[in-house]
Amino acid sequence: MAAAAQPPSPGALLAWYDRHRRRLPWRAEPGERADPYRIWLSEIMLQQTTVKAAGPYFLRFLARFPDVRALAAAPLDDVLKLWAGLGYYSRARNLHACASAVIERHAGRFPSNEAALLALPGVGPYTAAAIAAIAFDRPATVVDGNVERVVARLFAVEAPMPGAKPEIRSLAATLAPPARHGDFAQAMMDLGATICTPRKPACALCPWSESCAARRSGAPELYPRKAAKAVRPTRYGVAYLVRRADGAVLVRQRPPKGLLGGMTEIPTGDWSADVDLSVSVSTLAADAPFAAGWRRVPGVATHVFTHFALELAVLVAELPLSTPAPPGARWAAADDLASEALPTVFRKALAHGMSGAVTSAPPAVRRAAS
DNA sequence: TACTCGTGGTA
DNA sequence: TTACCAAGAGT
Repeated sequence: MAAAAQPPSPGALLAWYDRHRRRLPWRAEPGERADPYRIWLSEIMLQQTTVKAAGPYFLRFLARFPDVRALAAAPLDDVLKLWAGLGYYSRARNLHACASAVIERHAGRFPSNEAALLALPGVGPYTAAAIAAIAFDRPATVVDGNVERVVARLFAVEAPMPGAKPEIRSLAATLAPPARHGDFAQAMMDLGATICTPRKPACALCPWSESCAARRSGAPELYPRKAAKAVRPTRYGVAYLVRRADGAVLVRQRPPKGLLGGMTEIPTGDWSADVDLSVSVSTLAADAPFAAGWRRVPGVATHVFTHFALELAVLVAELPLSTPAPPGARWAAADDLASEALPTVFRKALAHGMSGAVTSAPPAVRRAAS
């Protein structure tokens, strides 16, 4: 009969954190007081987003909007432009709405209790707990993907995700220390990000290795258990790239909500599994927003979203300098394209349309997708 | 509850 | 190349 495993001690994790904590742009140094604005801004950016990807955006936002008042006072479009490329654009809209709410409801200071935080736009259970713990050192059960993985392994939770979330959350709550709530939350996430990683966890370096049921099982990477994934369908569409003689490009504003809501777009037709891109240019051009001398750039621009893949044929047309923009559209100057609130999928379509040779006939050889 | 909602990095 | 993955929220 093996000896009973040691229970995981919060102190052991905190001691590990004191030696191995990551230094991040939004994080206070030991002894410093955390800035709730920076913590909030970073937490929104880090939702489903890697530290590496969010870092440059965080620094740009902080330089442009030093505090919540500056952010609230800015036009939404400025926020969307600065967010372009980071994805999940409802975060940017909610970020702006949340800044205004903090000004109006809380006199410009972030609330410290979880319930009030949870009531703010874009702040869900995880983010409310994270801000309460990290920015205000309040006791809160902070459960993100890292914590779920650490806890699922620590206790060898057999129930598959996402159904196991309630069980994992209650197990996580049992680990809480009597103090240093913010450090503990960050320690859990640092452990998950650097030691208890999804693929090859570095159990030899883990302060909780002697307490970990998944490690004892011999295959810690099998936790958390996961249900089978759904297949990702492909949709097809046509992008209509209109270039004026001076290089300006015709763009539109997307509807305020939904996919890429509020962002700038290159005009396209419907995105559907039923669109056939192998038909003639004239057929594809029949659905164009207006008549023009359309030519097709060989190949397609491809992009993968969370729940579907997209292939866009790109038709290009050149119009005289004097051409007015059609209703609902505007000309974006060539020099301004980089700073437009243009999501990556449209930047790809743009690049595809600008790069490839154009033809009025179907391509003889299928080019590699750009 | 289950689906919607981006992007870039990695093995 | 494909598939998975990353400090989730809103509906």
